[in-house]
Amino acid sequence: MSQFLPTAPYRGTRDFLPAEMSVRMQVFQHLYDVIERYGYQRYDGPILEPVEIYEAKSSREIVEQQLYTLTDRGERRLALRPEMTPSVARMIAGNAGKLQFPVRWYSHPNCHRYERPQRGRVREHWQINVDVFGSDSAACEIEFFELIHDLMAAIGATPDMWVLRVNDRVLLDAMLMGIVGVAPEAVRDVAGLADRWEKYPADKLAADAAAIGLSDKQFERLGEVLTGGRAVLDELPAEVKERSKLVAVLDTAAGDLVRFDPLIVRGFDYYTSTVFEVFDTHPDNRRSLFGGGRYDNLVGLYSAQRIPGLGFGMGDVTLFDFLGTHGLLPEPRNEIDVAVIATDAELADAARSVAKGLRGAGVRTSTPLDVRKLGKEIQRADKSGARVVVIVGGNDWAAGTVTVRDLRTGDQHQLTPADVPARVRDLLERGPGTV
RNA sequence: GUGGGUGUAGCUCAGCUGGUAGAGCACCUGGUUGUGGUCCAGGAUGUCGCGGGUUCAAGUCCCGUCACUCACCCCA
Repeated sequence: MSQFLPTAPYRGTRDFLPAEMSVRMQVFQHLYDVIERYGYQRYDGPILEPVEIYEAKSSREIVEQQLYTLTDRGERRLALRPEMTPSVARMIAGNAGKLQFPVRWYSHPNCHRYERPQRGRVREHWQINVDVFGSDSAACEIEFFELIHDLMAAIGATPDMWVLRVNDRVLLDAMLMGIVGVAPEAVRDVAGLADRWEKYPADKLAADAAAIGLSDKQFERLGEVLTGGRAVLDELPAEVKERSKLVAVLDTAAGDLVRFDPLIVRGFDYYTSTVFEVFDTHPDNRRSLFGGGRYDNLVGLYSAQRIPGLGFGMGDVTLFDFLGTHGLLPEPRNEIDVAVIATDAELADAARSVAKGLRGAGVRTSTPLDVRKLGKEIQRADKSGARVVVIVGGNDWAAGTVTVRDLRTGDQHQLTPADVPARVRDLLERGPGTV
């Protein structure tokens, strides 16, 4: 029997120590900046939601196997949110009267799913959600695709590292029913087959197709349609293409931002038209990074109003796998820029007054909390990433000066305390950035 | 839910066919009085994931369990 409680975080959740937190913050700050530059406003909501909002529209697997649920003291059934979309749809519906549409919102919630942890998959992740509500225009899609390109560029990704694959469920349904001849009631099963197309060997796909009820000829045709890229569009009737948001996009200059790919399906039931997914192209990490789509009816859960939406979710786990694979993770920020060290306990007040002046100039500054040898404190300051130490010594202080030492070059100068902030800022700005 | 791999100091790991634990890095102290990164000397640290079994003796073998990890299933 162990005497102590475990220090490891609960399975599938992660602690973020300062170094890791710094890396996360830097990456996410770049993403927030881009999203806000497009005019999206940040919102937030509760981590607990009534379980019914997921039972209505999310996939069955999420509700039956992956939801963290609890019952409160009033016998209300609640769930830790597994995703943000039902919550934001609830907020939009509840406030529709006072909102000016179209609404552009984003958030960065933590979401929970009870899963077996593995690469790219944990039980709590942090997902950036971007949504636009209240417009049927294909301009929404175009805006998203441009935004995604800017997001990827902002984290240092070059276009060869990833690909934005898009499809449209309107087109997919028409392909399956009109070209392959799938019965309406089998469309969902065949779409699922398309979703697995790249992961399964041909014989397993053929067996699944047969189980669904496709003939050999239909299966062959399905393969041609799914893997033939844009060619299939020529076979679809004009009426179908007019209903598709995506076709309108492909005809514009924004068509170059995406690759039309009938294999993109996505699992959520609420997507009704455009669906898209960003994939890593690196051979070590060939997987989906994030994705989203258009959902015309989700707000309808909460009110009679029809408010179409388009959104995507970008989880931190897959995103950081991508950054790590491509060597794009930033360095953690240093702890401090400057340490002000007193050589003697009696000089602690003097050191604090110098530190105060530096902080007033916006410089991140600390002073030792315990008295130790000067050399040890300089070493500690160096390991903390400080570029400069200010030494407050007895003789200097009596003469009205302190010593400013550049830890890179070893140069030091005697300055009056009043001159320290400006001089230190000058030193910090000179060398290579500390990020 | 299914299958594989791994669990030894803070970290990375070594411990061959069973005989009651080691290295490197990191950490702490010192090499005299107010100056780091090098060097030298010294030091602290582990119930060898947990529980049970076999044995005179188990980190080392067997069983169970938990955790981590990879893949499958599924999926934002």
